Amino acid sequence: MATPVHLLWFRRDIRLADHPALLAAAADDAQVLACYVLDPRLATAGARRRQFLYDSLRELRAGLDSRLLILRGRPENRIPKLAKEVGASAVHVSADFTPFGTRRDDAVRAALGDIALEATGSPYLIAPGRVRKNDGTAYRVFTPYHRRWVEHGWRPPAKSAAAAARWIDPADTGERNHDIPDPGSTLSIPAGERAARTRWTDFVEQHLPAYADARNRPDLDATSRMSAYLHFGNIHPRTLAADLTGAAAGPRAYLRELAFRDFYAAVLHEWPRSAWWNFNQAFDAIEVDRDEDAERTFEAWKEGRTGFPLVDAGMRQLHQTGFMHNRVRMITASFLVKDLHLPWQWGARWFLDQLLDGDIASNQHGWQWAAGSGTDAAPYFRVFNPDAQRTKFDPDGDYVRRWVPELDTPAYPAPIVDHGEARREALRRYGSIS
DNA sequence: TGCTATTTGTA
DNA sequence: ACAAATAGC
Repeated sequence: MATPVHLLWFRRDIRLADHPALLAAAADDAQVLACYVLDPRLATAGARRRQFLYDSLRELRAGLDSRLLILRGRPENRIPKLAKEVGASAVHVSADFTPFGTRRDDAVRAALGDIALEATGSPYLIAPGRVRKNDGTAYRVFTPYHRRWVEHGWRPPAKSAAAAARWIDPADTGERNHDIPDPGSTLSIPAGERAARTRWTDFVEQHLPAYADARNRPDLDATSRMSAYLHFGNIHPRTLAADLTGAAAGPRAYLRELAFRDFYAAVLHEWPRSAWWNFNQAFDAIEVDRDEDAERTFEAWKEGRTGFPLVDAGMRQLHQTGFMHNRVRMITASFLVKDLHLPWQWGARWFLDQLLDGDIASNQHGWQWAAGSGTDAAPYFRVFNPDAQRTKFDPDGDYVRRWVPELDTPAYPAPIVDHGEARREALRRYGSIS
């Protein structure tokens, strides 16, 4: 009897190690055709993020000795057609829980008919929906979620299967193998599985012990910068968690950040509308500015010329590198919402466009946290003071000087708002719903 | 995972 | 006279 043929459809799991769906696809001595679908709808993603994706795909293809088929088009058209052509009995994927991914996979499953779409593993330590309150409903507050998350636990990394699998050469199929695009964007960190592992090993050795406190300091190189690798699945969080054992403060603080990532994915999965609408609908009643003045201040914010040095430093770091330190993300977000009184969705859209790690769950819920409208929301009366934050977290001014070199010259703009007044105005507007 | 004004504590 | 703690936004 002939051995089965399986498709392994890569999405946000662009790696060969610790890959449960790859294991499942290669089981039963199956022949495996690895593929990726370039979806025209993703052309709207920021240029740098597409570059990161394409570089990751090039590395994956090399790791498979070129046995990776690149298709172009809508997955619900391309995947079923390919599966039928090669006589596949199943299409294997890592589960995707985002609103876009869920809709896409439903369409593919429907078009596949009798061929199974087998989802194995997720991009998270614990998949959305698995950590729930005793009454079966989803958590809306992080702290109790975190407690239950730690109790629940997770599997160890999956064993390696790529070398032993029987990969099908795309040239033996009738399909055209498309080129992987190269937009020519410059990346501040190299993409791919090898770079992810190298970066993680260096971080564990050099920065993890001091991470609990140093992670809040944008002037130090104290964070892991693993976010983009996690977003594209160049590495699985389980691989990271395996190095986060023990009770020391550093590993525990890092694990908590991974729990936040799982939490926001779970919340978005439960409440897909919260991607672009207030999680707490009471905030729909708050007045936000959308006029021409608002457009102008929004431009100043995007370009890093608000006259608030830490805000401008962060926005310039974002625009120039596709990355922003997390503490500074909170400060720039608070500034947009509570000093400029703009809709958080404007800022969230810009971050998604600019960030290499732009992730619908973490980004949108991070923004809602800043706006006070999200889960576990910061009480509305918390308004970051950009200058106080600067003193606390960039004490020597190294971060600000790096990104705003003209700081002490006449070329640097005056503050576009009075923080004290803007704060009082925010409290007035927010007060209307309390 | 705030900020600020005010009160309280210490010398 | 100033730091530390506290309350209310």
